Amino acid sequence: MQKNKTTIHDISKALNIDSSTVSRALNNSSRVSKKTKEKIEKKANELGYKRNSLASNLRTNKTNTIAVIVPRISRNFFSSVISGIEETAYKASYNVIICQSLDSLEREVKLMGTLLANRVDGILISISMETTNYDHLRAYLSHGAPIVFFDRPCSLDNCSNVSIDDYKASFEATEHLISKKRKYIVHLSGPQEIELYRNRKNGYLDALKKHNIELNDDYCIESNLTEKDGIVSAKKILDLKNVDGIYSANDTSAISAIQYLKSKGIIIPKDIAVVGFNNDSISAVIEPSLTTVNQPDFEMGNISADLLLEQIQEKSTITKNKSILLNSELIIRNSTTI
Amino acid sequence: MQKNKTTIHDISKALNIDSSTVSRALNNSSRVSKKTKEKIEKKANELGYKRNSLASNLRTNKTNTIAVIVPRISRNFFSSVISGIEETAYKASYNVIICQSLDSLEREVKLMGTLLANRVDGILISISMETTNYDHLRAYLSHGAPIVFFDRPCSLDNCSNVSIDDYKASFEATEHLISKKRKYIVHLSGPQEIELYRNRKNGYLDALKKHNIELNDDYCIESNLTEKDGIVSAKKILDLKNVDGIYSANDTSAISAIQYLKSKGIIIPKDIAVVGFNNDSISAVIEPSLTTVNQPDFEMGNISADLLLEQIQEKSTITKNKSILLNSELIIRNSTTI
DNA sequence: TTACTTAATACAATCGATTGTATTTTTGTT
DNA sequence: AACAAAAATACAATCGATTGTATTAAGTAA
Repeated sequence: MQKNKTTIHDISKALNIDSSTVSRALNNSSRVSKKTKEKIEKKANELGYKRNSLASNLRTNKTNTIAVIVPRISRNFFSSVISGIEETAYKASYNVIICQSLDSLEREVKLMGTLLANRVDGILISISMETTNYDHLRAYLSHGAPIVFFDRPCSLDNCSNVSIDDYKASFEATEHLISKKRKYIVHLSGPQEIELYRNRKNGYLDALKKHNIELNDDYCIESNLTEKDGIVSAKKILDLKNVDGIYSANDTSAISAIQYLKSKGIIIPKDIAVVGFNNDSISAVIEPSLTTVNQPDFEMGNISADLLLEQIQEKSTITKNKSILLNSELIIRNSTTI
Repeated sequence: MQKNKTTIHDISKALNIDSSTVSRALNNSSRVSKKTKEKIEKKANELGYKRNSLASNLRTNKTNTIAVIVPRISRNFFSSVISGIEETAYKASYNVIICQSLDSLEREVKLMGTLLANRVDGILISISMETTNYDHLRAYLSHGAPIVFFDRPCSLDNCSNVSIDDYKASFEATEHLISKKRKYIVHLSGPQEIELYRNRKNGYLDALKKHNIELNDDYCIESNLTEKDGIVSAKKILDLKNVDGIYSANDTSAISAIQYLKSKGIIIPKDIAVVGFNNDSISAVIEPSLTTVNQPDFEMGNISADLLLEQIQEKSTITKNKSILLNSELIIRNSTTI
């Protein structure tokens, strides 16, 4: 099968009509008569013509494409955000390119590079866990295209952020455990270089303070919150003896900790009540089902994409610096219900 | 922040060197002296130059980009295949664009259109459930770029397929239930227009035949295998009375069926043993954990990408028509262990 | 130094589409 | 029928990079 390389020039020659008219016809310009439009469209179909976006985008300096970078597409939360983004983008007839950084800064840098080279009109990103240097983001911004951060906030000039109110959600989650008469509550926290995890930790601490529960440094166990980390943390918790509650900054860790604790004869929630964060789909089906914080993922995608498109289409120099905090909700399940 | 629009011509002017030399220098051509290369690279950095791939790709008629279309990125199986694809592609310095069809033909058609317009060098696709007409795929092929089908096979001229041996996997899964003394085994099957689900059904039927178990039309419940479908199917199973085994063509349906049956007092696996398909991550943590078929997802991604890249780089007219069947493995868990 | 090969750089066309301006054709009015 | 206004179409430059060919500079041998 030989390559079909029909261009507007082929149509132009075949019909003896200038290529500029062909281009305008295919773009449904009012400057071309209905009759010739029809003739051109017919011939275009006949020749199997398909616009070359590379040429078009080069000329117009616009790709009608935005990109999303997430740590992992397999995580439920992220794939839902992506669906929200796609919905909003497609309505505005923008294409969406999905990328995963695998939480590696190196990959994130490389991705930003190719996205810039390909001149995507804007980027939505939940930065990797390793991202503490923002040069690659600045390089992209310096070319005039906007970035919107979601889920993991990032303070860069002229960039908007969309995330949930982690502090508040954390505060409530912790208070929920307290309301269940828990006094020795461990917090499984994430890397403190990341704003989000700092906020979650602060919510936890302040809730304890409010209820006059003594703070104990040993009760904050910091890790990357992977499945393995959950097990390591669970072991530490057993060493601490009298722990009766766990509030984990994500479900992954909470769940693997629960599995380990169960295997050691601990009864959840009687001995230790557990609250997670994220509402991963697994959290509803494990035994006991996990009390967790549900984030408005799909909505977050909608809103982030809206913000980005607004900035892309913005001609004036309106402030590009919004921070939107969405409300989350605590879903109470059996891991905290006696 | 105004747009940084440095081009090779800006570098060319700044150094009074022809743009062709600048281009060659940035591509590390041997036709440029080391000294001027260094001068050019320095100036490029100074001006924040970043190659415009649109222009480059237009000229070279190559994008160094391949695309993957899957029904849903959130499904564990697909996200693992994608990781495999990315690994292989990145080694060959190709970019990967990830797309999801949401199992909608309409979206798939639209996606193929924009991918063609953007001249991606090749496409890896697991076709949507609704895809029975292949015109959009042929349109893409007619432009000379290759397509490789994975997971869900599709017989189109000059296209390769990579999938698991569904028939064999199904046969073994069914025999496993038979070995557990099950005689009344229901099969939750998918849309029979899709080859994969036909293969799975045939494996099931032939296993029953081999063991002289009477076939019963009512025992094949066809659906789209969603979570809801699983519940509907479970209700039908209760109506059938004496069912003692279920072999579902995916985990999603198997799991929701299990949940429903449990809520109705059925004990898994004592009353009904269940086998799923896919090894979704949930399947390991639900109670009881689900016996299921594990597919070599990551490997499938590697192999598919290899095949595609081979075809892209192929100059001659070698046959482009391989069909690769990978072996799967039955993971035995508690849903079939008494 | 001269002739000659090789290295380094410059010139100019091209990829496929878009778009401002110029030209031709059509329409409508008197 | 003549002419202006409006509609339709053609011309030509452009987006940013690549690449075959031509030209100049440098290096080498006799």
